[in-house]
Amino acid sequence: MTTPKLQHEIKKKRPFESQEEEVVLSIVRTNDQLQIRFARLFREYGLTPSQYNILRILRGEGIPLPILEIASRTVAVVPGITGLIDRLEHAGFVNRLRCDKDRRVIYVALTDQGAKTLAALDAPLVALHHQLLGHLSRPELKELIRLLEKVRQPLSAREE
Amino acid sequence: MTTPKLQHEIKKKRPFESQEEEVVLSIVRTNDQLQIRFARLFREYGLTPSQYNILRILRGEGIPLPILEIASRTVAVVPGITGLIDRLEHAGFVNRLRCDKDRRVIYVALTDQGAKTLAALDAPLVALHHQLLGHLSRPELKELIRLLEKVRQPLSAREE
DNA sequence: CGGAGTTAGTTGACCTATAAACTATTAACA
DNA sequence: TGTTAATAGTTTATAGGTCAACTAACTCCG
Repeated sequence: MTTPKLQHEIKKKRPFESQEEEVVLSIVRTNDQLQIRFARLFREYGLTPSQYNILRILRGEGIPLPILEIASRTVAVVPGITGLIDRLEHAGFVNRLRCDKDRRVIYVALTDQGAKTLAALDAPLVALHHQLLGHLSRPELKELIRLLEKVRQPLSAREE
Repeated sequence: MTTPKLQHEIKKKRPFESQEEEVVLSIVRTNDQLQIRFARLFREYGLTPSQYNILRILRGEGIPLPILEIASRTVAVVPGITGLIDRLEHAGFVNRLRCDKDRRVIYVALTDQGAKTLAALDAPLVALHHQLLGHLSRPELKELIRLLEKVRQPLSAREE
């Protein structure tokens, strides 16, 4: 049995405790490396991954959303959203609108500039996805999606 | 006031641009959900995931390591390590030792307290790994490892 | 020797994430 | 009606990650 490649990648001396451990580290490491590439692209457009994520949610819905509604669709925790929206607003990508019916609620709306920036990112993003994953076959992509879904299955029940 | 018209034009609630995009989101999501569980466990022992990671590297090697050597084995970037080591040192998990041969180099050594904390975490960690991934079969775990490795393959090469 | 470049590590500025405590508004109900 | 509970969102403190710029120490080479 040859030593696993990940073990070599991270210069790990001892073998993995279990295959479960190796899977977790594989996921973490793969995620980190992918994130680096996307963060780089987003930065060219003045956005961070978290900020892009929020803009995407707003575009996907098509209408302004309350802050807590946005929070519920991300992994981000509520207090983090405040600052995130602050910076997006300051940069001109979104507006805050107070709700008249319930004055506690604050809607967040995509601005034209926000929409334009998102649109400008569409093509480069598709290209980057292809660049990063184009070397996997369709069945491999499908199987990867299925396996990751299976990993998440018991998690999403209790967490999200 | 932004025009809601543009928002409607842009609104597209399509599922995914491509299978590549779905894979990326799957990885990100799975990683997030796993991280939450591990972070929770580490916190009970006064550690964050990044801090635990560094302690593990030190234990794995068995001898003190220079800061840059530690950095090279993590995704963390060099300046981030400084603060990480600061906090680990302040909490008594590691020591800094200046090298006599080359006075630029600073070795980081695991303390007894650090080693004990790591040891205390071993069993709970194995249990958590099993809890989180025990529902996948051995062949599934193996295939997941293989596919994630294939995803990373072109990345690690170009990432300096 | 001595200046140029290299390497090890730190600092500072900014962004994100977490938990806990807080303000303001609305709902519940006795 | 008035007190209390719940909800929406912000603030604060601490940790982490990123980049750019910096200091200190070492190496190369003329």
